[in-house]
Amino acid sequence: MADNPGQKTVIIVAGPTASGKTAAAIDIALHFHTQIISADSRQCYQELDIGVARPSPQELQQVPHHFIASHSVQEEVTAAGFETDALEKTAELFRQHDQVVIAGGTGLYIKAFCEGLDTIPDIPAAIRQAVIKNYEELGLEWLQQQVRQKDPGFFSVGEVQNPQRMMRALEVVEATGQSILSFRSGQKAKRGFSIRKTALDIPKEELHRRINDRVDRMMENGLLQEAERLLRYRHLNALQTVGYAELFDYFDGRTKLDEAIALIKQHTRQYAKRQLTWFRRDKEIRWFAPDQAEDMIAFAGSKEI
RNA sequence: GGUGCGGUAGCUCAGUCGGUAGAGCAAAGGACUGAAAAUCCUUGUGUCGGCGGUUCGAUCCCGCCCCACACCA
Repeated sequence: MADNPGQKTVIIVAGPTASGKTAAAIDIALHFHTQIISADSRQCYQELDIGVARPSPQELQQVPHHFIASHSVQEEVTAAGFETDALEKTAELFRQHDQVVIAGGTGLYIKAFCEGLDTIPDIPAAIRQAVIKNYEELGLEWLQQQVRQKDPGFFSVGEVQNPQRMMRALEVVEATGQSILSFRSGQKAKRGFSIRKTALDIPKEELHRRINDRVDRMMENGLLQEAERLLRYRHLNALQTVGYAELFDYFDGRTKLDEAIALIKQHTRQYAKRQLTWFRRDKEIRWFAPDQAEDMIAFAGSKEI
């Protein structure tokens, strides 16, 4: 591929939680004198701070971040919305910068940004509410029966035991009269810039140690109080989050505090594992240790494809 | 000291009317196009506390011992 000095580049910084993405992204952004778009489905909520390990005020001051504390937990934030917003912000930043850094642990958001999601019409709120309500009242069997009847094609290939997938398929047929499969193009979106994907990896034992330490620090910094303030939002999707759900159980008297803390650590480890599974599948990703910011910068700035 | 109830997978427990055992959670691996820190899938050989006895055969019955808990002294 020919050298193209005018080429715009998005640098992805992915990796499991607690692997050091924030610091690495800041190093890279400072080097290129640019800004960071967060790809994190929880740090985007202004009400969630300690429990989602939002970058500190000092870190946010070093480099402007976008999509951090930008939404309310009462808003509906989705991967599709992220794709649109992040693409828009990227275009805006490219007016002033040749590089943009996107850092975060939400694999689907990064995929949506890099490859695009197929366009599916918005689902009327009434339809979505009805599907959720019926599922909650009538259960998975009802859901499966509905999908089998209304979208047999998806039913035969989809995850029949996965209520979220079944509900999505149902709401799409109900709203559009078409199978969700009919919207799948199988094509990756073309973007007008190049993308360099990096991710951080550290030995499992060390990652677990960092996770455990970070949870202890969160508790010292007032996670319990933050969770208590958010109790009234516990039903919202934004609060179906490690670190809050366990403390809600504690407030209910269903667990002791030390048990809740142990569960937060355990669930965070499981989450990190799922992130690793997701990112490892992406062969475009180049993996680095957290202290290899120099190498990451060199890779990000290199011109070869 | 006595009585009762237990001792089964890393944890919590179910079960075998005697033919060597299974769930949930954990763990490991995986999937994942509008809830993604979510959701879902796959993987279960463990001296069934120890030693004896009865039996063709005991983890299951009997005896003794050890350990835990509860109650009575």
